Amino acid sequence: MFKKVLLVEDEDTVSYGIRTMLEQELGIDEVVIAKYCDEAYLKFQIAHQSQRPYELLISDLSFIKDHTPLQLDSGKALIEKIRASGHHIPIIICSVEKKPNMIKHFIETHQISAYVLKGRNGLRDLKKAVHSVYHGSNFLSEKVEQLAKGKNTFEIANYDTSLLKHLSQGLTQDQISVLFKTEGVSPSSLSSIEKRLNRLKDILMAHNNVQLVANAKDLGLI
Amino acid sequence: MFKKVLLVEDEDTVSYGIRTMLEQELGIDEVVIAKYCDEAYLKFQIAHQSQRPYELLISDLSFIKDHTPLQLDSGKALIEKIRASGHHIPIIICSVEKKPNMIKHFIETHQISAYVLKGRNGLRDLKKAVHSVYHGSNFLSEKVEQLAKGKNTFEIANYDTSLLKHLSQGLTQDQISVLFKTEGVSPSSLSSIEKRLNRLKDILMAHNNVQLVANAKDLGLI
DNA sequence: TGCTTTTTTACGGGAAACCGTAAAGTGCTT
DNA sequence: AAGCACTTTACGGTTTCCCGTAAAAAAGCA
Repeated sequence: MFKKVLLVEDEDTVSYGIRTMLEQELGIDEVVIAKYCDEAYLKFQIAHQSQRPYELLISDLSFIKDHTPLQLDSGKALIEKIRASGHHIPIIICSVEKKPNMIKHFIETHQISAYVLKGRNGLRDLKKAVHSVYHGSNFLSEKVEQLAKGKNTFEIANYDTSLLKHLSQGLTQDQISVLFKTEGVSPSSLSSIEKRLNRLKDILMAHNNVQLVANAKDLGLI
Repeated sequence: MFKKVLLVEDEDTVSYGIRTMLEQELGIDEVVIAKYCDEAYLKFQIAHQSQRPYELLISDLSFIKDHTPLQLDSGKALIEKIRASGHHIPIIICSVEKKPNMIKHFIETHQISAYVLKGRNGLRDLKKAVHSVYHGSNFLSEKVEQLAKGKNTFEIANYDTSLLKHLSQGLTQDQISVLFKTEGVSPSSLSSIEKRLNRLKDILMAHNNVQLVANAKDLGLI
């Protein structure tokens, strides 16, 4: 089994639970917890240059913002940074995040070894995942597998979320149009914005902009 | 210290962490975990009618929906049900939920003993909270204290939230007007609805209905 | 009761959203 | 280069929202 693991998780209720499981049930010697992504990257780097680098990285995706100023504000940023530095350490993501596009992205472009969905059986799945990864195979939580494969992956691009965000902040479609023009974002015409919003209304089953933004908030898109 | 505690928490990563803390650090003999609110109420009732009822209830607020059909779908529903049955068991809420109105509601109308905000120090706070409650005093996580006392809690009546809910469900102001008329809700005229919405926009600092609903969602009003 | 204050309703005009259609532009293939 | 599919933009008409003003109704009070 792995000897040295880095666990990146902000909530101590969770990290305490995972650490206990890793130590007592999987017999991992050294479980180091980082509550911030910056802290995690630092610990990772230091250990990597030492005699005993980490053998596995388990990371959450979303972190609560507090007063501490940070370079890396999410698990996504952390993983990208690590992969960009050319490290191939196996990575397990453990998150409540179940947006298909997000999951797909990690699997395809960052070669993560496992994606565990936090939920009623998150810890059980994580245990399985660590096992699988140690023996060289990958692991996806049940639901994630459906999500990642399924057609539910609507292409909801950054453009769309930006649109929704601006709407939710009180801008009119007209104002968004001129904003996009000045920012050089395309498409920027009022007509195109309307068209996109109509498509979103279709996908999110909304009858007007108000309901659209409400539904988007419910789904955590914005 | 308490001997028998009921912990209502769906995520096993979290419940495992909390249970370990309660057992090993606080020396609580029996920590029973319920992953569903229905399950929790059942366990509570059965134990209450037996020789050894629970002495403390620790509950999350939001639960992941899955295929299991449920009567009680949230910690709020569970707590209301328990209080409605006339039980005065001390209750500690442990949640990421930090919307001022929500917190105030629990403190004022359900006499909860402590409100612990899940976060980087959630487990530490929970430990303190259990201690405090055992010794007869209440406990609020640092930030919660500010939130609950803060000015953010305006007098927003049921009428207003009903209005906002209907809006967020895609109804036009006109449709809401006729709906209110048929339901006998007053005021029901389009004009009055507009006026109320304007007041809400003022309070929630929104420029239009879209932003209004977005902000209301952020604050947990709907 | 008569008076004031507050709430509810009514109305009108301009802005924005909503909806369909069609033209202009872009990129790709042959 | 021409044809084609697709994206972006343009425009007009209708509905709804937004905002001010004012009348009608209801509620509080001497």
